[in-house]
Amino acid sequence: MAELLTERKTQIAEKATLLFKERGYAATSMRDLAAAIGIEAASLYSHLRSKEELLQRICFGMAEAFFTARDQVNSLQLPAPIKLRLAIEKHVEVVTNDVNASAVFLHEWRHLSEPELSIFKSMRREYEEYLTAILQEGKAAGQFNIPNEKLTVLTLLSSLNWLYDWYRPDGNLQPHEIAMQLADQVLNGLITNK
Amino acid sequence: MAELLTERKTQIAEKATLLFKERGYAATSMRDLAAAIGIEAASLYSHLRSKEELLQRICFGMAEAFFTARDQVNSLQLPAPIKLRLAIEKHVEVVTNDVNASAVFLHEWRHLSEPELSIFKSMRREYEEYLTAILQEGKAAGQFNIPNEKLTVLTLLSSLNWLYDWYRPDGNLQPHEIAMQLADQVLNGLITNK
DNA sequence: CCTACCGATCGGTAGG
DNA sequence: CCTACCGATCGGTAGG
Repeated sequence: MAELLTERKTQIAEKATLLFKERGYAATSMRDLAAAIGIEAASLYSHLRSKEELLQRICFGMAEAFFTARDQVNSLQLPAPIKLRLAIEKHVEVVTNDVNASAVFLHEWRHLSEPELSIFKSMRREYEEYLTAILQEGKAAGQFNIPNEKLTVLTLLSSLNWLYDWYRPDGNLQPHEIAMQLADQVLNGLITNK
Repeated sequence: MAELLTERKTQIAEKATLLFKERGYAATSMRDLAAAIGIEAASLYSHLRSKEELLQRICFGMAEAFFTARDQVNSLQLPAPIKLRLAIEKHVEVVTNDVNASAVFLHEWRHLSEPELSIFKSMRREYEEYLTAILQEGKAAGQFNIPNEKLTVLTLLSSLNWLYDWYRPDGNLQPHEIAMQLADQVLNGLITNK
């Protein structure tokens, strides 16, 4: 009995994530979600309190996954270029592990209400600062050529984040291979023979 | 009289672009838009036929700007690395020229209905193919090291497109300087001393 | 998990 | 550009 309830909750969460990704949060109605599952809209409310609760779970669940990745990277003492490679690999793992949730996390967070919205923004800033610190480390050690760290970190993040739109779990590239190619591109650039 | 009407239409278009960017298309009501301008919602309809018409103008206006940039780049015979630099510069110019419209173009196009939706998608594909062709050119000439062109072109585009979120017209970096730094980063990577 | 329903709000129209 | 309004749909609740 408890298991069935949990299964239903999981089903609702997954379908909501998919619909929020495909149509956007605001354009997805609870009736859409209920119909996709095969129940009435009102029945959803025995499993959740509000539509926004679904969005909150997705956004903060992803944020947690990114923080776990960060903590793993920061637990090691590594030279900046190697550390950046590892950070890229871990980030790619998080994104490819749930591309639907990643898409919602990236595009729909602005529909959060306060105080969740402010909390979310500060968490995102914290993650940017973690990557910026690696860049600064490598710059200070003369390993990185970075005129503007803010520009570089946002470029890096956007490069990593569009993966949700492109990655296919059944494609021929594994997350690890993707991460390696992305890291090579970021670290060495496109020009051959240096 | 005709001038006043045109001014009002421009004002509506600009305010709609701003609101669509900030709240998203679906979450912006015509009453929101009217209130932001200082008229009644019903009055909007003497200047436009539908809410979606506003979205269409933004999306296809930006698409046109990107195609103009592409045609300028393609009118010149240049080695791939130089051509890519120019393509980056022109792309940055288009994005920084209207950051609000760029944001809507990038995130809200999925709310277009058919047939506009399919037309939009094919235009975007066309632009990706233009950039891919430059990458292939440089790869064939042994100038670029690119294991996977699809991954590289999407990484490149995402790097360029997040500018709308970061660029400030009154900031200390001019579009040209931003483009140069981005091009350096893409072509040479972060690692120093090659 | 359902039926029945609430008040609010939506895009858009009629008629001036 | 306004008042007045349309039918449709929204998130959510009551009560079973």
